[in-house]
Amino acid sequence: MSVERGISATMTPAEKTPRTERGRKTLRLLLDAAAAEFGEKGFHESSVVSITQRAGVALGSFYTYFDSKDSLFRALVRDMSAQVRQTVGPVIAAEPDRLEGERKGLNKFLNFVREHKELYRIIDEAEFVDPPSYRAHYEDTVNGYLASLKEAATKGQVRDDVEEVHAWAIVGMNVFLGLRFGVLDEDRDAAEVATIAADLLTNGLKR
Amino acid sequence: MSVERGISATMTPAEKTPRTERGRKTLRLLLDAAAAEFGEKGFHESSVVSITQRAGVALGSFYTYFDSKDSLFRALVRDMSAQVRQTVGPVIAAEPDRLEGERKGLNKFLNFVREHKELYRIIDEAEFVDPPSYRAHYEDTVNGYLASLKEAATKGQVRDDVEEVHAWAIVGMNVFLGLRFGVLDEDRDAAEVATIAADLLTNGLKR
DNA sequence: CTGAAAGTTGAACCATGTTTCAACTTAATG
DNA sequence: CATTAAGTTGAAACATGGTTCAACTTTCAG
Repeated sequence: MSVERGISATMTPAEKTPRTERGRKTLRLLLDAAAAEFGEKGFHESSVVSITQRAGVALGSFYTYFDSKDSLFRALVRDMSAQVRQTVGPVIAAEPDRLEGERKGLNKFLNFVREHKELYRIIDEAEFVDPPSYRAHYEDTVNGYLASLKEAATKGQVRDDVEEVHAWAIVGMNVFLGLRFGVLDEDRDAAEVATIAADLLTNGLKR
Repeated sequence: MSVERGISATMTPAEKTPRTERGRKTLRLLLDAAAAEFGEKGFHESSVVSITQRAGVALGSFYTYFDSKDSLFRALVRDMSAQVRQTVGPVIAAEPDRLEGERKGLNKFLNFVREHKELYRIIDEAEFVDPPSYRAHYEDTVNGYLASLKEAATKGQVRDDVEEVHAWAIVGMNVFLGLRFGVLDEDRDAAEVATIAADLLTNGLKR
């Protein structure tokens, strides 16, 4: 009798991970093709056939690495979610002043989005294809934000009543600015947008 | 030779609008069933068969009123988009002070979302099913916001450099607060959330 | 070298679900 | 009433595309 462990939805079954160099190469090909395909067409308009064609790989090979189209998508969401935080987080952290860090972080985020327009489509579609990942993405992002804000509060750099509501508000602000000035249009200078937004966030709307 | 006008994507063809009371009743049944179905399952998991069953109507009747599943969805998006603005807009406008209006408006919005959880799924999914409507929804919302902020600026109620970046930031903030405190969870008092957010927006994050 | 394990292939299978249509019923008109 | 228009019905046609599988090729350990 084998003593197997359960496999949670977020793990890749061991028997599907490539053993050889050749295998890792094919897996990479599939992931890149999928990011491009999902970004362009969205989940439902994308097909496994088309993804494998884009990757230059046979249809059947897909199922060597993924259990299903859904499982590929889940892998991609987790990957992109981590990528954003790893890109923006350090920029904020590196800045001694939190409010100035906010400006730099948003600037970085806007530029990241412009280079990775597929980000929004993939994260947004997770709301429908894989709700737990969607929720996890924003909760992780907000929690990181909140921790860093509280840290800044102890240093007297921001108001000291910062809490979850503030963190969600700020993340929402940034996400929408990314949507408008990163994805939908690039008609404004990213640095300028970041400066205006950071000033609003710092001083508020009152005269 | 008939002199027909072109039919844009946002119009319902005349031959599909009901002529009798009975017809209007069936159309209403279908729209309500669709809102419920799309809200629960999302566009792609929803089926026309299931929507007609929910409405208690035969499959074929669906095509008496809509050209396709897509066209039904488009109709619904436009409807909900208008509904939000018509619900929140007046609350903001009624308040003499714009910043206080902001608090009241957000409070109203949070409560609206709690009563209409299907709103987010339907609007969000428009990004994939009907991108023009998605874009239009946010542009309309932001433009309304921007106009009202500029108006308030002339009265000296808010900073007088308000511009598009501010409007997108505020809308994003509100959308995310609605997501977190309206849709994902209701663990906080709506009025309290609105007060905290309005204070952040008014005075900013600085100490 | 050689055998076993890993990886590749694409036709065929299969499930799902949209749309059409011709027969039928109900409502409106004069 | 009689006639036509409006509305209803659900089986069947049709399209799409995810998944399986058995034959085949490549890689790698011993």
